[in-house]
Amino acid sequence: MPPRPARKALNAYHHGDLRDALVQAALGEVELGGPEAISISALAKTLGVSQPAPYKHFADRESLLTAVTAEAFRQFNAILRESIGKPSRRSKLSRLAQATLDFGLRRNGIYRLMFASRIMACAPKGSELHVAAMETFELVLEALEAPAVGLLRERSALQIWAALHGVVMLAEQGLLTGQLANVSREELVEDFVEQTKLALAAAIKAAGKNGR
Amino acid sequence: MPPRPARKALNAYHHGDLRDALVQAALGEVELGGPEAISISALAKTLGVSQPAPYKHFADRESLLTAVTAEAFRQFNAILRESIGKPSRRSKLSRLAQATLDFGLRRNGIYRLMFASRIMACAPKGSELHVAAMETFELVLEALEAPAVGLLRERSALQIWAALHGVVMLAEQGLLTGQLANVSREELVEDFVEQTKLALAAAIKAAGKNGR
DNA sequence: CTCTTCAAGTTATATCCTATTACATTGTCG
DNA sequence: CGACAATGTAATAGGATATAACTTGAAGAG
Repeated sequence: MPPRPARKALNAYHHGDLRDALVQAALGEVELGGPEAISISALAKTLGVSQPAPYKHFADRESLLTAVTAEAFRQFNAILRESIGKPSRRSKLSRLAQATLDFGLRRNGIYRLMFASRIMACAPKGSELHVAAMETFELVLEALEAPAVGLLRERSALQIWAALHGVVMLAEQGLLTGQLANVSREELVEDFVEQTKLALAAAIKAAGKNGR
Repeated sequence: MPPRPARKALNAYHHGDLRDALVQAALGEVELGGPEAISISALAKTLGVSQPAPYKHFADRESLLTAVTAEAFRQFNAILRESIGKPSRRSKLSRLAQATLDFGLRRNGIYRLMFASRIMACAPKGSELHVAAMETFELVLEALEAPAVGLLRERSALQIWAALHGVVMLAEQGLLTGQLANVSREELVEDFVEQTKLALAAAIKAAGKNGR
């Protein structure tokens, strides 16, 4: 499973696992200051290696960002998977939605890297990054506990997923004002979850009638 | 109304309206390459002034980006206002939604600057930028042709607005795959518009019952 | 009408970041 | 053991942000 065997520190000269250390350190920077906060030279200094050392592992800044984004998606997927895994009286969809909201607000810099930067738009289909992102969508599909299949199911997943993104973005930018400011984000998201469930149930019912 | 009187070119030495020229040129760059494509020195060269000249009008790169974002919001608001203004057999909400989708996909760099960059999160309430962004939300409220008021209305506006953002972001990143790839974005958005209308109508009905 | 002043340019320069090139060190494998 | 590949370093070029000190010209006061 692990493509890179995570070697130990070799000695003073060779770092041992600079690639991974760069990705992890960069994740920390992004969490604080967003994608633009990543500086190759600053990371090198932090990790105690020379400034050009990172270029042995990443062709350029963009490559590093891509790797960081993929790692972020893997961490995010793990969180989502855990959220829908454990038993609870609340629905899977509700738990996934709340986990997404929480991640989006608390780790907003990383969230922006994943969903709002140029990086993703450049990821070719089949790349490490694109695969990780698709897996996220699979988890949303899985969280939809309804017997719908195919396009109907995908459309519902998109609906709740899109609304979640929107709430995270707007909340982060201080655009939830007026009376909305007095409603907790959790409540808003729960509202959308219910709406999606209702809409999906209605659609299934309608399809059933047409079918027989 | 115009705070800056848009002076003419004065002579070879003084540009005349460098501030506005910078904002407009920057908008062009952002449209192509996103927020990170803006370079003060490149803009200066394009406009035929010395590299430090822009600093007479903007304290730093961030200030310029803020002004550009505010201008982008004003242009966007004008487009939305026009979309819901002209008479049509389609609903105002539908027209506003399609206009947003169109803007988000065709001018994605600017869209990212407006809704997905760090800039907005730093805009203090009452600033030129925040005001322009709030006006956008007002337009969404206006497009909701339903007698709902207060929180109910705001919640519906947020729902459709959030979903729109989500579709734009996911579409731009190539995350609309599977059977969703075969459905036009316009159709998807129309779906969400209908959903929002239905939900709002149901909520109004419920509130009416409770009320009397 | 001239003189002063000030906004808006300029040149020169410091600092930081990316990226490349050439060289050094070390683990591995024949 | 010796060659090689992987992974470091040092030196350096080039471009960007930002500041400081100087220059130009428009515009108002006397």
